[in-house]
Amino acid sequence: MSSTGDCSIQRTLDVIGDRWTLLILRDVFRGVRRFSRIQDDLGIARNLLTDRLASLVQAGIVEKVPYQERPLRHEYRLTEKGRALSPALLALMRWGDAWCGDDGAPTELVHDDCGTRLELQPWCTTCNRPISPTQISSRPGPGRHHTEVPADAAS
Amino acid sequence: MSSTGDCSIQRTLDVIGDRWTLLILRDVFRGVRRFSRIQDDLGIARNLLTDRLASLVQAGIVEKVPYQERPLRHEYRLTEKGRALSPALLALMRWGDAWCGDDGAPTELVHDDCGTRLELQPWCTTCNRPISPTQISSRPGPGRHHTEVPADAAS
DNA sequence: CCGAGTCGGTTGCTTTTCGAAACCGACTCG
DNA sequence: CGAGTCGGTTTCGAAAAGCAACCGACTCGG
Repeated sequence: MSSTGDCSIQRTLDVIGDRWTLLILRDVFRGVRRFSRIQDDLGIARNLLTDRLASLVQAGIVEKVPYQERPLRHEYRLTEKGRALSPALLALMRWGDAWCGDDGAPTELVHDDCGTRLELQPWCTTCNRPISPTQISSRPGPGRHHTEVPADAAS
Repeated sequence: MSSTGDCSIQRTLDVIGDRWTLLILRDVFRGVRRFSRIQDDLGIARNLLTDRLASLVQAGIVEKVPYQERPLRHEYRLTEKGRALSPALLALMRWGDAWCGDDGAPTELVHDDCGTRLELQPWCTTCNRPISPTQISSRPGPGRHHTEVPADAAS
């Protein structure tokens, strides 16, 4: 449908780019894994929660694990793929924290060892050091245009 | 409305957690700044584009800058606040790239200097080194519960 | 055994939002 | 003058969200 279905962002948003999905995932990350708990926490309509969870399961981001039988009941756990979203969630959180804080109680992300709030840094595994946004390029595919992505050089 | 309006993720998603908004921002990041260009690229309905852009402007994420007068016309540029979203966009891109790639042409993010694809690493500015997801905690506010966020320890 | 309660849904219906297309004003160009 | 471009706005049918009521499978207390 869209002309940019080849982009990673597009594909990502097809899976989690919905009003509730990231919120649900945040809850699961935080250990809120049960249907009712999530529903209470988010105030999402139950039918929506049912099918957001179903698509997350189908996408392989969470999985349904029984936590009791007789009444057989399941909870939702992150898979490897789901856990891989942590940097993204972290980054969004950091941003909201930094730029949308107005009611005085931002969620802080801290390093356990020293209690410092943390940043998300692009990291080059070859040079083994952090790199600045201006040193990042994207290549949308083999042989395509070489577009600067996150720097927004012109201003 | 929602019980978790105090959370950074919540606030973030209130602003950009819509099906199109991040896609629009991706375009603006890539230098696609004009109404028609964005519309062509995304295939979004024009009325929606109009009001997504309007809310982005209102949120202070992009700004309307005239690029000509007589027909006075504007383009949309990222503000500081908008540019700050780059790590989040990057993280989402990386994830889609790593986990949703199926049509062979993933968008690669590379370090200019050495051409390596990059990771996003939580970075502790005090210890001045990268830290692993298991060393991260979140505190949703002063005096609240101390919940592990991205580690998902149980499995 | 009965009645109330919990959990994880499903069903049905109303309201909001989306999406496609047509229309528009201000201008330029030939 | 007529056609074209750009950045919208309007209209309207279709899809999705939201709300509340209902349900099945069980547990627990009495």
